[in-house]
Amino acid sequence: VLRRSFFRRPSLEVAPDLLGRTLVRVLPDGARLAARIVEVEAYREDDPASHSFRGRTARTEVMFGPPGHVYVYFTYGMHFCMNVVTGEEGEGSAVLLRAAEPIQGLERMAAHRGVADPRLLCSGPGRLCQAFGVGRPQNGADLVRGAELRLEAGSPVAPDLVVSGPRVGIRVATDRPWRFMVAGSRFVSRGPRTGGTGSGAGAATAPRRGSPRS
DNA sequence: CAATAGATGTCCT
DNA sequence: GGACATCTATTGG
Repeated sequence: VLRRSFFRRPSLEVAPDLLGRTLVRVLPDGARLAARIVEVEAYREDDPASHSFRGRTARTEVMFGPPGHVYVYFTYGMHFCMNVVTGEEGEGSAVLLRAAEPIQGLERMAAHRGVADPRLLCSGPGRLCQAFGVGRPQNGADLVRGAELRLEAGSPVAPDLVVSGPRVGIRVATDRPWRFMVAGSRFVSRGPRTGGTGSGAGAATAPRRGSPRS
């Protein structure tokens, strides 16, 4: 299990180091779920795209707390997203877990999600939370000493195999390439949506992907 | 495969 | 009242 010191670093340093690690969930009935993290995003207090940017509020309280805890928030009226709190206590930084490759408990994840395709179980922040049964009750859970959520060492991904790019779904600070993913993984989320206000100028900075299937 | 609209609750101006 | 660190179904190629 990763120690407290692992999380007590800047989010930009922790984020790529989380790739290849194993997220473990122990359900109320004792069942064990596990998945290999393949996509994350870093957020910082001096970052307009971060929930902590506008200061401490009831919602973001956990984000300013001690590192190694989980910050869960509710968004778009129906989805939860899960973050790992990083940095020193009092600092509003965290890493959003965006996608993972299922390893154990796939049937249980499928039941939570309502779909069977392994590639659709955890490929997105909302999907990951739904598959893992993570919601409001898990906000603030301790990944280091807690029983319901843990982060095991797994196998870190070599820097050569880490791809970075703009974060997904934000409208500010899009110039900061703080999204990190495992190159070529088929379990990453769909990525930035085209259209909207943009007019399609994202191709130049789009991250490289694995060989296309055709 | 790519693009679009719709659903839905909470936070903050 | 607007925006939101999203997902699904549906449409058209």
